[in-house]
Amino acid sequence: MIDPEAGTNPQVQRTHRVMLDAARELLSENGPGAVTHLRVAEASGVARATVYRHWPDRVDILLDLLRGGADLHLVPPPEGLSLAERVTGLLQNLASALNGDSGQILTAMIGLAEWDEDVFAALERMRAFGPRLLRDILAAGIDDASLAADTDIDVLMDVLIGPLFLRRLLHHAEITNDYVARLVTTTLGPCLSR
Amino acid sequence: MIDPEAGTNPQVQRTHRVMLDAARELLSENGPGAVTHLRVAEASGVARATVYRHWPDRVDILLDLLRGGADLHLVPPPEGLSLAERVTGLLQNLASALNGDSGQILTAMIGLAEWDEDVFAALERMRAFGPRLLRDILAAGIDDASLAADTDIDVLMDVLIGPLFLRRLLHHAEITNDYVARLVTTTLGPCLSR
DNA sequence: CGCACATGATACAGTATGTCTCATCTAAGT
DNA sequence: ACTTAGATGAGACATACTGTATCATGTGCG
Repeated sequence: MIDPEAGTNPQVQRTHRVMLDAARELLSENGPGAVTHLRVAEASGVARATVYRHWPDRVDILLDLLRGGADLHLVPPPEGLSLAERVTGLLQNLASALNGDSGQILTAMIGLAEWDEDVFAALERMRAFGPRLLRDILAAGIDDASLAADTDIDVLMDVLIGPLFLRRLLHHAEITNDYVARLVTTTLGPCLSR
Repeated sequence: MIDPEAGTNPQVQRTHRVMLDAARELLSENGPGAVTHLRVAEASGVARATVYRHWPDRVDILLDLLRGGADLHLVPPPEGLSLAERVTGLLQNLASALNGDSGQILTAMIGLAEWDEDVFAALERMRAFGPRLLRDILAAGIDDASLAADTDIDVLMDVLIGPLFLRRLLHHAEITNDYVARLVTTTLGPCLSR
């Protein structure tokens, strides 16, 4: 096992990064089953023993990937816009993340999380940020009366996010901006107080 | 390889069923990675060579499980009910399937489908039935004017189904009848012409 | 009974896994 | 520049898994 205190050692950092890049490509190309110590070693040119030193368990590599590469990089949309515009912006943000590499890593993790509680916990932490942003936007919508006061925010959040995951995970289809626009129109349109 | 013409041989059927039962339990208990020829043989008490004879490739076992156990058993709700009632009935039907073993098999398959096109094709065939039922119900709703004529049916379907998958796959939460009711109220309620 | 064939048991080579040792190399401080 | 701690590379090693083959035994069916 690598000394955790060696986090500042440039040699360690270099090796770690090279291996992790190879692992990410293996995951993307061949799925989570391909992320083994042996294949990471071969793909990165690092000795097999070194891969074991950095991640004693196979799942540790995947958890490291999840930490480093699958955060969805959601940013809060600007304040001045209308509720529908802010929601659309956030969902397009989420959509582009799901369309890219993060979506693939996420898919792998969702499959693993069913049976590995460490992966599940990591996934749990990861998906805490996006929903909070969306909830804030919707709550602000109720405050300034652009949303009806009796709106079921929990369900509305699922209704906005669920279809994106459905399209990505089950249909393997790209989530276009047009789709997000239609989604917001269908779900939010009728709820808006006019 | 087992002679496909031997499908009527009771000895073959018996062995096949015993192995498949063991495979299903392995999948449910330990995930798709645990469904190997060796472990199916050990768990079922069948010789390892026999497992290879029935399914030359590891994925074939999973595809067999997908065929046999993961169909969602959706039934069309009765005609006399209102649109919201029929949609609620169908979604509760889907929810109970997702809550049970089918949901777990489905989760495994979704993870595999990202990288195995055979699994993806099988998944594709499987999820053709449910959406068709829902689409028929919604189309009938437009015909009898209980839904607005300009309703975006494709998106509305995703909006109804997506949250269920989101809850099952990402939250690992049970989908209650109450949740389905709130879902239908939130999404369909405002669309209904009154 | 006798035939066709599925199964059980076992062997086999090839490969993957996990751990270990030791020489070499790198990044620090002296 | 020297020295030292520790990270890496190279490889050995036992064990386990994979895929295939062989042959004796058991089962279903005419």
